[in-house]
Amino acid sequence: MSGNYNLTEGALQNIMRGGDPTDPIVQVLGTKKIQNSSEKEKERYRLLLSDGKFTISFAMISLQPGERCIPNFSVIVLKQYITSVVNNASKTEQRILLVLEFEILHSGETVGKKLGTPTQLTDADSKPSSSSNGTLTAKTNGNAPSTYKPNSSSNVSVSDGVSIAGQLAHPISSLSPYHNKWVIKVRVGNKSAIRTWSNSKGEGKLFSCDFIDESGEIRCTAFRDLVDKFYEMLQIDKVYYVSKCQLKPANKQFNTVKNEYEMTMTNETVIQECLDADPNIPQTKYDFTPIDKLAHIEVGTLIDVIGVCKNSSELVTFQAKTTGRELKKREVTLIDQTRSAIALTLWGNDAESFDGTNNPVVVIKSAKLGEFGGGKNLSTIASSQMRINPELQECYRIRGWYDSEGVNIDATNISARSEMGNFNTPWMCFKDVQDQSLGNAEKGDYYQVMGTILLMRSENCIYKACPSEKCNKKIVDLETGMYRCEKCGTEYPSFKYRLLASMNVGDWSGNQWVSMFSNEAEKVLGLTAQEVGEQVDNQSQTMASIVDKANFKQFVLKCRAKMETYNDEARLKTVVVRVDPINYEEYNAHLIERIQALMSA
DNA sequence: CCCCCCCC
Repeated sequence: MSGNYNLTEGALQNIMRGGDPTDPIVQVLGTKKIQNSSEKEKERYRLLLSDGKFTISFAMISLQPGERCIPNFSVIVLKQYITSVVNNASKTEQRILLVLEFEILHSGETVGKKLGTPTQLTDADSKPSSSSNGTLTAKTNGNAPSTYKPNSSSNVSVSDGVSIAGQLAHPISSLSPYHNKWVIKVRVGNKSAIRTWSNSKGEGKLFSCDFIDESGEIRCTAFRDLVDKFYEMLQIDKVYYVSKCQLKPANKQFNTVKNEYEMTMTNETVIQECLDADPNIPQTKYDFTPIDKLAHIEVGTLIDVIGVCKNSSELVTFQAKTTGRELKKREVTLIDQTRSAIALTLWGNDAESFDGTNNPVVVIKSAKLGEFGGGKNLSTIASSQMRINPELQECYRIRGWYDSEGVNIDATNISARSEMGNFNTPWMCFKDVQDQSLGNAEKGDYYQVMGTILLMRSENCIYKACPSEKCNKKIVDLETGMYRCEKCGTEYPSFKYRLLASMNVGDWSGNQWVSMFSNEAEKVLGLTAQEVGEQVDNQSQTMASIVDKANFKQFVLKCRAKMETYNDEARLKTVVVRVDPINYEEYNAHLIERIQALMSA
């Protein structure tokens, strides 16, 4: 008897007839691994299950690689399952039970034997009884049932133009290249833009989309004329019946959708919208990474991110250096509850259509993590999916946080550049620089030094520059009230002042001539370039008296040193890329380290 | 059958 273990007698027959009992308790009598052709994420097992009255062998379960299958005689409860009709080798239809979630109630060891005397469920036993021929259910357990009204014919063909809507759907997880008679009922979670290609094998266009159902997800790609046929029809978030696509092993290099297969539309492919959209079919699943964590994740990783648009740039158009293609981008700064911000670069359509007014919540599925100048950034790629203010729990939460708090905070920007990854700039003294013959690296050598300004030159320290934002080129005063920039080839009615300072900096070991541009020179002088220019112009100060105040000030200087040949003479050119006040704690730590190194030498 | 994803 199965008595003590409370097997749900008759449950398997009920399920195979399309019924939907809650938490049925069954016993595992045997397991067999299903051989598969490709390396894959999940391992599939065929199960022999008993409910104490009947046994079925058409049950399947997917497990993580290496996960041990359920031991024989275990008593388990089926928390989530789905049934599906598949074609077997003899081309007849067979209903199978897919176990999606279970719990072991009693270990196989404890039970130790087959419970009761179950008999094999026959085909006749599993056919729906005449009283239940109206509606079949195929669903996960526990939620409101999703019902499907089967077609009048129980053996529906999908190849002859007959409607495929309303059929009992197969789960995505049951699809494989080995049978092609299936219909899936899926939501479109993502749809790419139409892309064209041209290479030695030919040219064409394509788009791809990701289908989702309760059992999993799969990518589907359409080429050439099938793009025209299906691109407009398939819309993100809508539900469709899909059949007759070709399956092949997924190319994991480019496809991050969690399925060992991907599929391609063919001329036989039939897609029909499902109008009584089923809320149980899931939406795109997100696995959001908080922004502060992105600082420590490997570059190149695909990331799901949610953030409030703190600000966004204008649309920028430029030519790609390598391909010559015209590119469009827009920079967006995202901020989240970790009080961190990151730059997100949108490309193409995403960039064009983006509107940052009113600080929308931005959700990106599969953004690519990048790095620039020591800071991290995110970038959309072809398979990224952006949503603005989506109806998600996380979206409401971050909206509330931003409106009440985030709007006012000064976030840590993990995209902040430090010219060269600030963190690892080695401390040196000028004698080290000399001894180590620095400056031969392609991009120059970087170091930081605690230095004293010994002499700042007043000659040619300030100049009138092109007023356009990016251009700092010296401008020609046409003496007509207009100024001409040779670089931009434009005449402007105004100019801006810029500093280009040359100074001799010393430390305990030596000295070095260095140059610095406006941003750094302003910190040294304690005046903006504009203020310097005006004071000299209105003669309230001379340039000499302004630079004199800089002498003998001390700073931490981050320097880039590079050997350059000048009139056949090699000399070390040093640019101060960053000026900071002295952080004594950090500088002392460096000195202590240096002393200890000397003592142990 | 694509699979480049760009720039500072």
